[in-house]
Amino acid sequence: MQKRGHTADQILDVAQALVQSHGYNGFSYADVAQALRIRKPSIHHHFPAKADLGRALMARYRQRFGAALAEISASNARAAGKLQKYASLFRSVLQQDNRMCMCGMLAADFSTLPRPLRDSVRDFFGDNEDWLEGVLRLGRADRALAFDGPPRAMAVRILAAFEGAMLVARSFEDTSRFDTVARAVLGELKAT
Amino acid sequence: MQKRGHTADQILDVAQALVQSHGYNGFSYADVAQALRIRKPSIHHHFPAKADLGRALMARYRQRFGAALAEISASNARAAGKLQKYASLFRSVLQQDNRMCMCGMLAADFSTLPRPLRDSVRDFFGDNEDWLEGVLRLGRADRALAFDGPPRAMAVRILAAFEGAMLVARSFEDTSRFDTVARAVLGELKAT
DNA sequence: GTCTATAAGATGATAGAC
DNA sequence: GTCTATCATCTTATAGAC
Repeated sequence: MQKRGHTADQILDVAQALVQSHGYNGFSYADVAQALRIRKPSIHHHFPAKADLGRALMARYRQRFGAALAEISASNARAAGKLQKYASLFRSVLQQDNRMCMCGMLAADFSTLPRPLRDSVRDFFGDNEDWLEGVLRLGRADRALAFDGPPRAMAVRILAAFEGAMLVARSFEDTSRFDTVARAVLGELKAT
Repeated sequence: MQKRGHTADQILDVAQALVQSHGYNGFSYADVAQALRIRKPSIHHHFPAKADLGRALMARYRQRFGAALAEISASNARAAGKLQKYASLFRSVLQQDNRMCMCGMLAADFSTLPRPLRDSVRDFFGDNEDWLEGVLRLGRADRALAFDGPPRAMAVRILAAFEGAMLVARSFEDTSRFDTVARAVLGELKAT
């Protein structure tokens, strides 16, 4: 874990926001430079090529997201509560300027991404499904949750529902649309 | 319904495929020209600005999608069968070169789209939800389908699940991931 | 309806001064 | 670590010949 300068972090902050709202092909070094009131070459100094910036973006995002999931896991919430916290991770992203989940956005841009970035996006989704599967499995073992079929299948469904709900909600510029879907999906997992 | 020349249709075909795989900001007039082995100004002749091409693309897409939904409605399939046919509409898009639903893609690109295109994307989703709501309402009235809550809420959930399943499946380059989600979602609607 | 020629601006990137 | 200057290339778009 190497220490990064203040500017590099600011660049990542701005670039992430831009990716989440405009997509990987929808932002440029000029956009980042303007937002930070520095010049383009300063950005190249920290991230020589756009692919480098993309890789750093994903590395930080996955690390942070992983930490957020670990924090939820460590909390003393029960299974249903953990799933609700998971949902609010997505919700809070959407509420911030109608942003999309960064990996959902990159999944849309998938065919135009450099190979390492593609792998990272896939792994992110895999990590999410792994985590969800674990919560679902334990929740059902505890009789705190009830659902049919393998926990993995339900994990895949929940991730798909949340990503899709974000995507559609974006076009209505209406965060409550996400809430409606999330509540319904998680509501069906309640043990009887 | 005005007749369009052969070239204009070919341009729309290529542009649609490009939008569905690379996004609105991920393709250029040069890409379309190269695919059709014509020159860029020929494309400008049919669609002066990219926004014009975008509008024509959405108009045709919505018209075709609407016709497909009408055909399913007119079929003598029962409610569950209609929903399965609806799912296979999405599935067949994904299977073709790992393409995304055009409107799902444009929802990702939403913040960078010209205003008329944004409205069109929103309306497309609205039309889908309207259609699904109708099938769900009738299906439940017939006791062919069973689910809790208002038909509209379930319609919103199904659309979100399908869009999200496509998006995630894309990054795994695995169409069967979509099938798994679609089967599970529709399976839960079966009347007991 | 298609072409050649052309243009203004954006984009990703580098060299080299400070 | 940031800047000025510069670059080749791409992108959207227009003028005007055929």
